[in-house]
Amino acid sequence: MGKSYSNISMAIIRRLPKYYEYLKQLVDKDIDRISSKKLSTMIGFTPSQIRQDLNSFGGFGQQGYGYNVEVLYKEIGRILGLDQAYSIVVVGAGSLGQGIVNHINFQNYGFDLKALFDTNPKSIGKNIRGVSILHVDELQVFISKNHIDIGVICMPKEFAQDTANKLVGSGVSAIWNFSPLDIHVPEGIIIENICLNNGLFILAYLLNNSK
Amino acid sequence: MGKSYSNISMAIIRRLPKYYEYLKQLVDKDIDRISSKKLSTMIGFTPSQIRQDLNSFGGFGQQGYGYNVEVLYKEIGRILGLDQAYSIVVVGAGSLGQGIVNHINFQNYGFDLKALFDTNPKSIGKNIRGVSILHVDELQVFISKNHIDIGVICMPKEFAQDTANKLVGSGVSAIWNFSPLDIHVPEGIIIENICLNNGLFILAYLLNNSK
DNA sequence: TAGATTGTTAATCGATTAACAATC
DNA sequence: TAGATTGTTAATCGATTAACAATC
Repeated sequence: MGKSYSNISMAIIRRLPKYYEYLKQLVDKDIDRISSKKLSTMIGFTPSQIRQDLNSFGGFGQQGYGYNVEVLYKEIGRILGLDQAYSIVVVGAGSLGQGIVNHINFQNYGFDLKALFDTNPKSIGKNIRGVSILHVDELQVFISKNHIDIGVICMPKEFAQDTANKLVGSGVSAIWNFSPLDIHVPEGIIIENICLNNGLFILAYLLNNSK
Repeated sequence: MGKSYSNISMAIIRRLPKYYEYLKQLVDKDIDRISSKKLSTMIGFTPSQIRQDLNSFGGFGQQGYGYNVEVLYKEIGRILGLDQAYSIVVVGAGSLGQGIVNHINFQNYGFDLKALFDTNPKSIGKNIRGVSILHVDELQVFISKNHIDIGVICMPKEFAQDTANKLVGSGVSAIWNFSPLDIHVPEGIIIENICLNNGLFILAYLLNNSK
């Protein structure tokens, strides 16, 4: 069990994966120390911000030296909760669902993909990376029998909110929604709405409005 | 050609697609007027923020009435630049590349997918939604011959930066990168790095640290 | 020791919210 | 007209940056 943090702003939390990403690169290069100044040139945040961010979780550095890369990498992993295991189901095993399962190395980060669900009879019974595709009708029973932390929604937008309701109703704590409409969940349930279209719209804006 | 905006903060710009999404829902429901207050309950921003955001692009509302849904929807589309056409190539036609192409309705928003590129001989020559998969070796010549605005990178992370260099070198103005490592581009080139893993890490954090 | 670099407080900057006059 | 709601300014809040004493 890791320590629990509160009162940390979402602005900081959303930067943590970025620290984790760049520290991994340093670990892989066998670099054993890094200063906020050098990290700044890699990652693009100011040295001041880096020290503020890291210090809000505890003093991981050492004056005159900087940060030990290995230690900091592990600490941030622990802060993110990546030292624990999470079980996942993916609902919607179409092109996007399969793309995500193949793209994200769930196992690598302690995320345990338990099953995929779909309605297409052609897909049921097949498996993706060794994980079975079951019929959506079995979703609620499956979740009731297996503790599931995270439900990933890759269903067409018409069924996304209904799928979320089923997931939450069966006891899932967090939802990662890839359908293009926001999903609404009760208080206490964690929701991350990822609308891929939005990134494209921002690019269109910037293409027209960058000097 | 739409008007060009500057000095608009990225905080506001990143909210525009969300306005666009909810206004589309209102259009589809044949609702013809909306107040900042009612929109606030749907979208979750404060009425004050909504009025500030919209007003930074011009006064689209009317005192005592609110906003005309149809007009506002079209205006935001125009601000985002969705009244114009953009040509796109997707580099990497593996599981994620195909997932994205199938998931995002490019045509629907004026984005014209010109080609996909891959190295896998089994994929070359096939087509996804009517768009051909070509060999990556043809990428630079293809871009030189066809004006391409946006390059989408779905290649394995080892080849992502190199692919970006080729895209930029051949004249692409914007890059949408789905590989899990940040890509760096020269000044003036637009880059949107989407690291899907990061969303999962945030969920892990919130699962441990939500009260 | 001298140099480097953190942790941390104070100053600044920017974004959000509140308030209200204008007006439909 | 009275009520509703914008556009817009002012106040607040939060996040970022600067500065520097502490110390390795």
